[in-house]
Amino acid sequence: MLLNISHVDGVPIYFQIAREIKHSIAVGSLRPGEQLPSVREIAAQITVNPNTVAKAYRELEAEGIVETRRGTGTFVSEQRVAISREERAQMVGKLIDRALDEANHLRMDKSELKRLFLERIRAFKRESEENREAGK
Amino acid sequence: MLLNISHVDGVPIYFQIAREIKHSIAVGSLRPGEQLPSVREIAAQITVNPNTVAKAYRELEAEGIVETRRGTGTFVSEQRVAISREERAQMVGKLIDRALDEANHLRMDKSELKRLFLERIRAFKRESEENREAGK
Amino acid sequence: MLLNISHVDGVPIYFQIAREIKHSIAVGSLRPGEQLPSVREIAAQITVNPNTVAKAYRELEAEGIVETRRGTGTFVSEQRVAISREERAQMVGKLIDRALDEANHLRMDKSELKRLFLERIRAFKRESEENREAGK
Amino acid sequence: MLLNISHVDGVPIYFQIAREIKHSIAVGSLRPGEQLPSVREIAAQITVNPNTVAKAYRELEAEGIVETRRGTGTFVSEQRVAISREERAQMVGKLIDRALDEANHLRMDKSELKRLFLERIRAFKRESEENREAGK
DNA sequence: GTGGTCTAGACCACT
DNA sequence: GTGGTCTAGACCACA
Repeated sequence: MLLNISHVDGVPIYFQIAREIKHSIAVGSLRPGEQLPSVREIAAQITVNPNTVAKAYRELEAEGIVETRRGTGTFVSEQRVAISREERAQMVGKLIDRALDEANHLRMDKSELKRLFLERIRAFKRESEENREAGK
Repeated sequence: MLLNISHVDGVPIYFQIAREIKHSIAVGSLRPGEQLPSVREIAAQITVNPNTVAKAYRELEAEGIVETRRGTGTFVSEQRVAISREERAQMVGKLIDRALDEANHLRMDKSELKRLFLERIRAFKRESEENREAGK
Repeated sequence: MLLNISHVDGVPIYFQIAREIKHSIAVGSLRPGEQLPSVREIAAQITVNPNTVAKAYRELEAEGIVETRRGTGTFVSEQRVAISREERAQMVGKLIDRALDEANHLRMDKSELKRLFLERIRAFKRESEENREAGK
Repeated sequence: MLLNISHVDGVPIYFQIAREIKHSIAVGSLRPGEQLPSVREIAAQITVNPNTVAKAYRELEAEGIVETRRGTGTFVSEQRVAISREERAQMVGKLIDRALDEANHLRMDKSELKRLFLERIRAFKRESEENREAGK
């Protein structure tokens, strides 16, 4: 688990931690059932207060992404909440729209946008496969 | 100008206002040179503190998206700042990555994701064209 | 808003605060849309750290019972989440079972138990009506 | 003895164990004088640390509900501590109040609540009688 | 004025 | 060892 945290860009640190962990799960470097590093461990690694890390874990737990067992540790949840196809499309669609707005704002044309999209998907897949092969 | 604002979803109101205005510009319902509604007008319409609207305008001005002319009002900038192709790809790519993470998190498969992406592009174009035809 | 907090009984203070506020809402002394006292106000009243009160508010927000608006305050939610009749019966049933276990454990017979149950319902109603009459 | 334990709902495991055992006694599936399963047996059955089970037994012993005889095992106490009628009413009343708050919060009306209460009493009695007949 | 974030550090509960 | 609670206090963002 390598976390990429910026202390100066305005995005709350606890939020960045949560986002990085979600990404690790999405990409398969953290698997369902697997134990997360302890709060203190991460706090030491990225030199923030343990409370800040704990807050990130609390958020992830509230979203059902991890489960914490007092005295034992924090684990990636086995089950993911079921969600309807429509809701799913709506949530992802909102994020896509945000990218489209930005692309348009920056005068990126349609073909460049499509190329970028396919490239990012490929990068995502590559990352996932590396994790799978590494058995990690 | 219809602004879609939520008072309870945690996203700062000034930020939502700025985002909505950027979207209106991206989609062509606000054109370069056109005057924005006055701070008071918007404040009244969405019942927020005028300071909040003023802050949104300040942000937009700092980004070079609008220009304020003392005693006259606020206008959509004619020119857009040039940005290198790489910077552009990086900024939009980050937003795409966020959508990919969420899609994966929600177990959306690649084909559904692509379909959704193309659909959102089409919706974006449609909205732009309606605004163009309407001469608005 | 009078909060009844014990600093020594092992139940976390933030939890007691949340419980008391839920009770106030249940009983009508806090109405939908109404603003809660500020975090600092409650903190001063019961002499605890503002963070502790903030944590209680965060919990209530996560349960959808209140809504917080940055820079404005915290308000009782207007809408309550819809829940099926069965789920409702299950949740309340669990709490009733807990009372039955305790009653049995303390050798309280069925008639005394029923009397107590009706008495508590009456007390609850009385409290609600007082709040209604007081227009408070 | 079948224990129903959740590792993820925040309620301490030792507490859940103690609660389940109290319920078994209340309902008659564990009788005064009867021997409880050994700490190791339970620990193996629900896969928790034996220390956790031991803590539950310690709690039960402190409440006078079980007795530990060195080298022999743990047994359900023959006698139950006497408690005044008022204390009894207060303890059970508090639990009832909690159920009433929840019922109100979930918009359960008085008649549904009463029906549920009577149903739970009946279920409790049924369980007790089955244990009696089974001579268990 | 409101709530939010973060720190440093103490102490506790649970396994 | 794990995570949870709470404090005192600084500083920030928002309306």
